[in-house]
Amino acid sequence: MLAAGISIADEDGLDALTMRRLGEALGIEAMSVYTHIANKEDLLNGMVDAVFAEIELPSHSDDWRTALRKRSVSFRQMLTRHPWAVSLKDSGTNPGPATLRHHDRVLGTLRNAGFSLPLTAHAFAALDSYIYGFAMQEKTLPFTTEEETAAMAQIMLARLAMADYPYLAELTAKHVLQPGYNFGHEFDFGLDLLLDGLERASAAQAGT
Amino acid sequence: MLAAGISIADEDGLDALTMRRLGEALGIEAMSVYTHIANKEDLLNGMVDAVFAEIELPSHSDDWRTALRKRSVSFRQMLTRHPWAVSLKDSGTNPGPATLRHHDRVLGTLRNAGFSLPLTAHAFAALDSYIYGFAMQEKTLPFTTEEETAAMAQIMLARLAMADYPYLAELTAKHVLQPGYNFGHEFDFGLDLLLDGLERASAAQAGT
DNA sequence: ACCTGAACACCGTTCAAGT
DNA sequence: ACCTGAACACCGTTCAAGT
Repeated sequence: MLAAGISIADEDGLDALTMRRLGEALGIEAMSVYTHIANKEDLLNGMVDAVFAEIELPSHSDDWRTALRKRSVSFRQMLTRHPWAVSLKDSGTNPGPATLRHHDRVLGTLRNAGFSLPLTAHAFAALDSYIYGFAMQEKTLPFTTEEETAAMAQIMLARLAMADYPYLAELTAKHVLQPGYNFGHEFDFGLDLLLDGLERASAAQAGT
Repeated sequence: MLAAGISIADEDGLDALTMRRLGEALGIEAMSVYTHIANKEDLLNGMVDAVFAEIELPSHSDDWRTALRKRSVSFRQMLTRHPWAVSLKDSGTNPGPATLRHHDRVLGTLRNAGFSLPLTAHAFAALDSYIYGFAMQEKTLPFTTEEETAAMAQIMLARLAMADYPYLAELTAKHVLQPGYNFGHEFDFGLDLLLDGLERASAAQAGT
């Protein structure tokens, strides 16, 4: 049921996930779906919680930084596999058990590493904002492979009117169009910036 | 036209913005809207660009950090005023002139401060990911005022089954429920973390 | 050039009816 | 308990028709 919904959303996008299509995928006559779920919102909530369960939980045996780095990378990978989860997060769902468990483990990792409650709240908000925001930007991009990127950048560059947007033109021509460019690589930079900052804040707090 | 659409989305949400409702707001007979716009996607693109124009551009007279801090705060304020803009960003629009101008000025601020092209790309991706992600989290929260926060936290705490999610329960009881808590305040912490990191990265680069 | 009204192909959801 | 089919109140959009 949830798995069928997830498959449709993965393959053809959230718009393709209609109750009629879901019924079809289940070999069921469309409106019978309501025997199993209360309504569509219910279904979407369940799907979000299901993919949250795919995220690697922070390990107890790693130090906090390693543990949170791994789960953050895993979190982003999940959102890349299931881009629709980014859109759903934003339409205010209430969290299911896998989501709560995930959050609890992240908080626990910080608390056990000696983070104060306020600093734990800061760290949690900063990391998850960054991860969601990055996934959203990535999802918006009209390309994924390097070939597509190059093709798209060429088009944008032509349309860009260099005189009006000189810095955008420069970045596109001299950076985005260079071989090996991949927006996804930007993820690590910002993540490490945040982790560096948290490490520093944690050390400052310990010294008080 | 755009203004009418923005008003409706601001007041009653993106779902309330139907072509029929927009026609009504314009004193026009619904389907006549198509005389002015090609289709709904067109309208939404225009609305996003219109609110982008509300963001304070980085000032030429400030140093890069001050300039980008101001525009980042202004960016978030815009997304708080127009939460629907977060949802629309995520459905892959192609940027209008105000958006391009904004991006160009941010890039220019970094380049003129001596940031290399790769570091400029890093900084841009990190800041905008964080701002969008934060706005998305804020938008998802089912409360805004402190009274609503307290009421909601009480309910969640009761439902939370302390034993299953001890750290979530702790954070809710001893931090979120404390007087003066406001999720919006978390924004500055993460923003400064990123700006600190960028300052350090910029200095390291200059020393090479 | 701008507006109108009826229509079309879709949605999510309800409900009486069947097994 | 599970499924069905017809129906309802909505969408965005098209199109022939008016001014």
